[in-house]
Amino acid sequence: MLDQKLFRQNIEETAAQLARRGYQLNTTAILALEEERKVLQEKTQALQAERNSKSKSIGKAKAAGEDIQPLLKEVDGLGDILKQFEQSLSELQHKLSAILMEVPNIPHISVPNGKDENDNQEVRRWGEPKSYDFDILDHVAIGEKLGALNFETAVKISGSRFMTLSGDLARMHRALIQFMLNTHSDVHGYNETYVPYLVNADSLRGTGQLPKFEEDLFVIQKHEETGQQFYLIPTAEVPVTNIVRDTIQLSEDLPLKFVAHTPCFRSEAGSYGRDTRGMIRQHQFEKVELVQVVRPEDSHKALEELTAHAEAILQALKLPYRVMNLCAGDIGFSSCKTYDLEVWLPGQETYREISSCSNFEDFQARRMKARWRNPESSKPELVHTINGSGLAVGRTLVSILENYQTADGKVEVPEVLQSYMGGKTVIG
RNA sequence: GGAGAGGUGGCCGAGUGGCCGAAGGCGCUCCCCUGCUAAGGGAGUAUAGGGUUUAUAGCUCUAUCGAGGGUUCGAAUCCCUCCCUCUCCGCCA
Repeated sequence: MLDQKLFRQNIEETAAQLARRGYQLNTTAILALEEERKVLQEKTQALQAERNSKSKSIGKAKAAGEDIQPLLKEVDGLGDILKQFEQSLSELQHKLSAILMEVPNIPHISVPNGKDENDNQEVRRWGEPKSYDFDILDHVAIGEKLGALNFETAVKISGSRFMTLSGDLARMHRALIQFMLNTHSDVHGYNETYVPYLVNADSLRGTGQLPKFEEDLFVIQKHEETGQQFYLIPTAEVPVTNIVRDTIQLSEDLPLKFVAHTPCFRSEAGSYGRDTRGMIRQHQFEKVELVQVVRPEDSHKALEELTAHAEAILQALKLPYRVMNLCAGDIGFSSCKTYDLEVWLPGQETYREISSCSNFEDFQARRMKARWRNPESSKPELVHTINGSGLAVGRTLVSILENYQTADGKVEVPEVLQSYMGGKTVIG
């Protein structure tokens, strides 16, 4: 959520910055509502002040043993008028906040102009795509050849966009999770965290998935008696970042660095026909997520660091990748700046997203009321939040299958995973 | 599932209809005193929003005592619903 002050003071400037990401701010509608709000709020507050002062004098008169009948007559009817004003004001404020909740974040100055992914800027590359002296397979063919990756069984059990893994492949999948968690907690200083996979709507509003993107989420049917509503998490970002919702952090406790492994559930509504083959786009996948909660002045440095932490995993696995600075038109709703890590997939002869690292600045923090006490002002101020995948496990497995395949249809085990695989150096 | 007790500021904790945005304590900030340390004295110290202001400060108004409704001229306090925490019993991976 953006600061409401921007809408009162710099709405044109704000609209211009939002236009960069292709979002058209309806300034006339907002200005009109703002004007109405101002009048209504002033009037309502004046009435409240009147009621308060008159009620006070009634109290005094009563204590002094005076006749309060004439005073009661004065406030007669005030309550009803006030109630009407309060109601219209609250309706108007809800209308305004509903608009505000759907306005995306403002892109950072360092975010390049552009409309879509074609305008993203390559920042750097690491590693050389290998050349193969045999006909290479994609991960689906390799996995099926190993007899360890099965989509048909998953269709039977659940439906499309699910998979089953077995044997060494299932183990490598788990090994990846262990390796990533260990590296981030032992080497990069993140605090390993276990979180709920079912969350409430407040949490999703906090990180920005709601109200705008409900169709992307799996929703658990509302509990009949309690009316309790749960959503399956689309990313660990939601439960982990919401750890600091409604809190005031001490300056000396910042930055907070969390790492969590969770499954992620996405409806993929609107991506029919995209990546239907293979495990690139699934309804359920595992991810190791990095989240940082930092002082505002540190957030852009923290984004660089966090991105490097995700890159370290790719480097350890010796997987070639490139880093993209997403253009204004391609960054996510809540993001102020995003780096995507794209890993080389020989089977597709292309780089594919395997991690997305974003600085949200105070956008999520404002929605969450996540604050810290700034020693300079001694006031609570909004923190900045950063997160990134470190990494998407399924896609990492895909890239290992494709990059580490051998001429005889087997797959080498990356060196750093071997100790997690009982010393195995090759599977198949 | 049954029975009970609670939810108040950064923290602890008082407050059962009116000068209560909230005593007291802790913590924190500033000042004084003390030649170090320890201790003592004084003052200040919630958040959000509106108005005023070029803006900040200031001033002022409003809201907020788990959340939402209600009663009342007036609610932290009374009533209703919900959420959460704790204790005991039962059940359970």
